[in-house]
Amino acid sequence: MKWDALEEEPCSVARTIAVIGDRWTLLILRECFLRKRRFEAFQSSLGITRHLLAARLKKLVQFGVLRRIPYQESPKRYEYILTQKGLDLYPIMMSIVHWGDVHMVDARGRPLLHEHKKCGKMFDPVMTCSECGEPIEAKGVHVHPGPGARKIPAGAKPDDGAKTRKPVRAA
Amino acid sequence: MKWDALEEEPCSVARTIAVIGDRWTLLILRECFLRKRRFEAFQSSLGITRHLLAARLKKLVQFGVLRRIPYQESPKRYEYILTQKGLDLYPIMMSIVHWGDVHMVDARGRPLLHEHKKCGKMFDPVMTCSECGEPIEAKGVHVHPGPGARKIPAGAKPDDGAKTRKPVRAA
DNA sequence: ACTTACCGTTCTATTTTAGAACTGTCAATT
DNA sequence: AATTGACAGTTCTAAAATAGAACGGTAAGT
Repeated sequence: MKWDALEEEPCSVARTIAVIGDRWTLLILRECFLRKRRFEAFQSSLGITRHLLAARLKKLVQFGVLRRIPYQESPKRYEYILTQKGLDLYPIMMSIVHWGDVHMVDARGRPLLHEHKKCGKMFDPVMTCSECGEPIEAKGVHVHPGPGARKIPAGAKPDDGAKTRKPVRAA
Repeated sequence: MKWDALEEEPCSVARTIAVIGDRWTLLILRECFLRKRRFEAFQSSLGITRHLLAARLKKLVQFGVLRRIPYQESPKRYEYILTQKGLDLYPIMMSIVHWGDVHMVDARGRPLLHEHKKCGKMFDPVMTCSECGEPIEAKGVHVHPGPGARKIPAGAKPDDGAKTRKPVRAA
């Protein structure tokens, strides 16, 4: 599959993956959330090749996740900072951190602790329902087709995706 | 960077990315959360090459995200179902869906709607603080080194990662 | 004059992925 | 009895992405 194809899918997972679904992008964004802003800072703390870093930053700018802002003239230098769209990735980042904290830590414990400034305590992120405020879990959720869903041909059975749908179009 | 190197990082983002940080894995998991369980079902709805699908499933089983369970003898056939560790990826999946819903939808609107069975309403996921229950945003969080953090050499300045730390070890 | 900081670009070698075909078992159909 | 189709992979070659190292250019510091 080509990357461009992912963006076109009628699926929010696929379209998000088109932006953040590779090894390096999420690590770059981690650095952004840790207040890193410059090419050298990203490169040296990640060990990413300069070539790829340049490509990824360009892509993130094109997607509107980062903004490229000059911080000096001659030679022209730019910083990369998160846009609101980029800041909105925070729940994804925190979910990832939390899963790693729970399932992938070694004996020494978690590498980072997070303090909620508002209440002053170290916290874990909890995903809750916007309507009732209760925590969400996979089994407590029902999925319905929305207005942007693929039209399913009349008479198609729930499981015949193999025959009636084109590939990579599940949701 | 090699994939194996990611697992070893003292960073929960890197270690989680070692599991889910590629194009296909999250799409496979999307299918899992949509109750798909079999090789053919994954392959036909995603359009992933059979070769890669086999490799990804094996990897997810090795990481304990999926369990491979026989559902018939002769020929021996297996289903892939989410373990608890896999089910715990749900907040990541929902965060990704939500970001896509907000920032990547086309004019037709979101492809899927989610109903919270408990309260019966269509909802969006909201990330909240486990301690006070308030919503979390990037700017409202302070980060502290935890017990599993890399030891920072005495005298190192906050920004000299380039010189005193090895690559890919930021957190 | 020489070194360092910074932000990239360019090049070749290696690794990953795409795409298609093939293997093998068994059930159902002709 | 022979053929077809469902299913779960494996194997092959070509194309694409990534690694790794070197290079380019501006400017400041020593």
